[in-house]
Amino acid sequence: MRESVEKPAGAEVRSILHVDLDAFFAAVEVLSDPTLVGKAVIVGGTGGRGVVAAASYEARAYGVHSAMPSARARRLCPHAIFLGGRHDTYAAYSRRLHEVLTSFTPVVEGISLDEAFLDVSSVRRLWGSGPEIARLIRARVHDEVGLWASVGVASTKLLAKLASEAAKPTASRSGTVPGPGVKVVEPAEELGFLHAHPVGALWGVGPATRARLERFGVRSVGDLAALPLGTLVRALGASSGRALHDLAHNRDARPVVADREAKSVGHEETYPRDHRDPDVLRREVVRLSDAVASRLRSSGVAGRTVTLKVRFGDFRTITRSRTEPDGVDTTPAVAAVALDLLAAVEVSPGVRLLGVRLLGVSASNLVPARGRQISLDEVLAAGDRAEGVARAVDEVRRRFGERAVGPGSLVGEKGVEVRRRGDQQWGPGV
DNA sequence: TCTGGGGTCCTCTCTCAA
DNA sequence: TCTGTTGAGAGAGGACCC
Repeated sequence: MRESVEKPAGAEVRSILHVDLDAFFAAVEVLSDPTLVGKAVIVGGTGGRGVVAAASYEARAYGVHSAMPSARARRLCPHAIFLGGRHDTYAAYSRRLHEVLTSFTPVVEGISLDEAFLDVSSVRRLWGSGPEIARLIRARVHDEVGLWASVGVASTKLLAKLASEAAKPTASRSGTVPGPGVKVVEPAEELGFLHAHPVGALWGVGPATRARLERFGVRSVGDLAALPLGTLVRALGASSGRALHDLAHNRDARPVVADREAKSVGHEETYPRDHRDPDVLRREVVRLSDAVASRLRSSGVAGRTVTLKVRFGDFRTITRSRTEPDGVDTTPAVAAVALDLLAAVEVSPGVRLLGVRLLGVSASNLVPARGRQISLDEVLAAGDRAEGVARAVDEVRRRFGERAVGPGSLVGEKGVEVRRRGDQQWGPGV
């Protein structure tokens, strides 16, 4: 039996590109400050509970990698320059990357700020073959954004992603070894390329699944492909088992989907010290609810389900949620549900005994908001109705800044303590 | 020693109605 | 009236991604 994807006669092989900026956040910082060139730069949470978001290749040579606790990174690479990160700046670079990519094809699926898939199958007559487009994109991203990207070219998303990783530079103590920049996986070499990877390279195989697979002696994707489907389904369940079986046999028909709609909006925050005071917790819940409500309104959606997340001092995490008949998108409405959920959690001894390390509020089950964009004069004339007030808050924040207005319970000496996306993306500061 | 934030998806359990 | 079945939806938690 042939293992690769059987293509109907005459069917054209897709040309999928995966574009990934190298050490994105760190590279932006080096671009902004040339004195950082050639140095170990680590971007992430600078406090005791922070993690690494990105590390330059000079820092990676010391074993530092993203998601590593900042404290550990500091021990491994004490001479590194630690930076807190600037979400707005990275978002601006990301928009410029997106502009370059969409100038080649509208079929661009953004995965994160620094990563995207493109399906260039339909624009090959215009721009050339997949590998030619990849080289054009890499050059134009460098010219117009100022950063280097690695690009993978293959017939599926999985292979394109693995290829872009193979195209990246590698870190070593004696200096960064440049990668090819563009890696093309030709149809004839797909299976060999795929099966040589460790099983953890597959989308959906994290530490837990890898540990389960190791019990069957599975270490590489090739090992996984040799496992019967039934064994895999028994080990991982029907959905994951079938999905991984397909991926290991190079069956990946997932399309590149442009403009995916968000399914939830949330904010969460880890505190430098655990909180036990119920008043502080309630105040934090209002603050997080305000941030969520504001983003819901700016996206023109409302959430029917509000979820409260609580992580205790021992890292045990619980979620409590409630679904409302109608969507909510104002601070009072979101906070009312979140505070109810908090009240149910507060009666448990965990809050007092262990303290609360993290709080989160999110909205899901998103529906179109009923509201419409109206002028400041209209909302001021609308009296104190929650929706009118919410629109007024948005307008005042747009004109005078995020901290100009907010719930009365959040007013402090320096104005209103509001939260914005990316304010504390990688953990609490020092 | 520690273990972020913003998400998506899946599985299991429970409840409720037909 | 009682019991069992089934399916949908909600809620909770876990795994995973960048």
